[in-house]
Amino acid sequence: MTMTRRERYREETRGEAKRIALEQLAELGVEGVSVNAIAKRMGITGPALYRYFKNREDLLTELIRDAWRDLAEAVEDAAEQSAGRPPDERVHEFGRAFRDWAIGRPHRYLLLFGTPLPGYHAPPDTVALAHRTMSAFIGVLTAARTAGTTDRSTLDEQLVDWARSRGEGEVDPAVLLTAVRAFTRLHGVLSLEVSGQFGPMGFDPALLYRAEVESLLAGD
Amino acid sequence: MTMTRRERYREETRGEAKRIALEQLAELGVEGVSVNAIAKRMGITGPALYRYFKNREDLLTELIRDAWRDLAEAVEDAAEQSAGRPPDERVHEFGRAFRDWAIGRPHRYLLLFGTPLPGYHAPPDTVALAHRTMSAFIGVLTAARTAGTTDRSTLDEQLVDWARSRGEGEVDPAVLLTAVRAFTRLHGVLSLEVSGQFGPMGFDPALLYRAEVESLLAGD
DNA sequence: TACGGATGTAAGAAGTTCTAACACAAGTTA
DNA sequence: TAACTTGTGTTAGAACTTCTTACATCCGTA
Repeated sequence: MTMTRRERYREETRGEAKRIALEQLAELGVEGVSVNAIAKRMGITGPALYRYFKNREDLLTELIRDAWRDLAEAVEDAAEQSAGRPPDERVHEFGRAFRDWAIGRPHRYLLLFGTPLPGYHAPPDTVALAHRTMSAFIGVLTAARTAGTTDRSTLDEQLVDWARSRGEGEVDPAVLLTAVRAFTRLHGVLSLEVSGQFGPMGFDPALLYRAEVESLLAGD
Repeated sequence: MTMTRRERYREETRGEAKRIALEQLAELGVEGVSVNAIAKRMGITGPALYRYFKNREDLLTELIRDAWRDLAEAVEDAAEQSAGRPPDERVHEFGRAFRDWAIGRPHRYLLLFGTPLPGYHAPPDTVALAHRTMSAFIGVLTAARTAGTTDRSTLDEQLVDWARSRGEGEVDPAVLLTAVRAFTRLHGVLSLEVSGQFGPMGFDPALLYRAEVESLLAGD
């Protein structure tokens, strides 16, 4: 793990560029992330940055990778720290961690769950990174009360296949369905909130979010 | 409403520009919509298009306006055509119309519900246009079975205020909550599906969508 | 028919990403 | 220590972008 002098400097430079990119992302959105502008703020010329990132998309991919990792750590923390507590509380804790992360860094949340970048194709490792969050969710939900789902059929099979392929082991399809379903519900609220769609409606999205968490604990 | 020859020609030109913009949107995403490229494909020079649209953002706003209007018409159609049928069926029909619209034009759906444009602020009339869809939803849900919601408190008040301010009249807060809640759930599925987030999971999002529609008919 | 506004042009400023060619410094090896 | 390699920066420039300005021309309407 020992890095040479040069490697350390290189990582330092990449880090600085990414930090500035995140600021631009927050201020101007994804379109506003400019290689040239980042370089200028670092005190170097534009083309110099191409020594550190293959191109603009490569830099953005790095941002996405970091975001997935960051989110995974946040929810995994919540899952670990609530270990042993009642299942329902754990689900609440997970929901809270997820929401806090999203609301605290809306632009990064949108980078993951918003409109996909034009010709962007996620590298395999980011898919794996993304799965960590879902995996933590499944873990928390396993012990929670599982609602009696009416139709255990095609969807169930597909979900079990998916979980197996991701090394999740043999999980009850009902848990998987609940996980995916719950996740889309939480995302539904967060996505609209972070995009400002609730703005003109003038109510507190946190209450809606809470209602959703409670409804899925009540068993759908 | 009679238009002079010139006005007709003007509308024709604007329409052509918007059609090409939509193609670019579908192929290259929002970033790929280029005033210059549109002009080139129309056989005129770039600056000429500035006679028809104040700037690029103005053109995009027009696209958003059209999309809201189009979506509203789609769901209003579904609501009208199912008038008189059992409430549950009507909710299903609404859900189907909403989904069909989204899946049929993913890029336009993302234009409305995806990542908001950088410095973009929605003009008031688009907000009103957006509300038409929600209004149709509320209408369909009014007759459907209303789930017993546990907490009728702050959220209820806020929702009632909102409905009143939008000229929705006096609506049962429970219906409003169900409407907003249901909408966010449907959006949760559609948003992830249209963004391709379900891709690597290899299951049919339509089944998940259906499950969500059914769950909210079952009363949460 | 003659006028005036609507529609187009070319030129250019200020950006963008990204490549190519070159200079220099810093680390590695003979 | 000297020589070589590699990493890091530079400037120049191509090919784009949005958008403004100034000028020409067409065409509908009065």
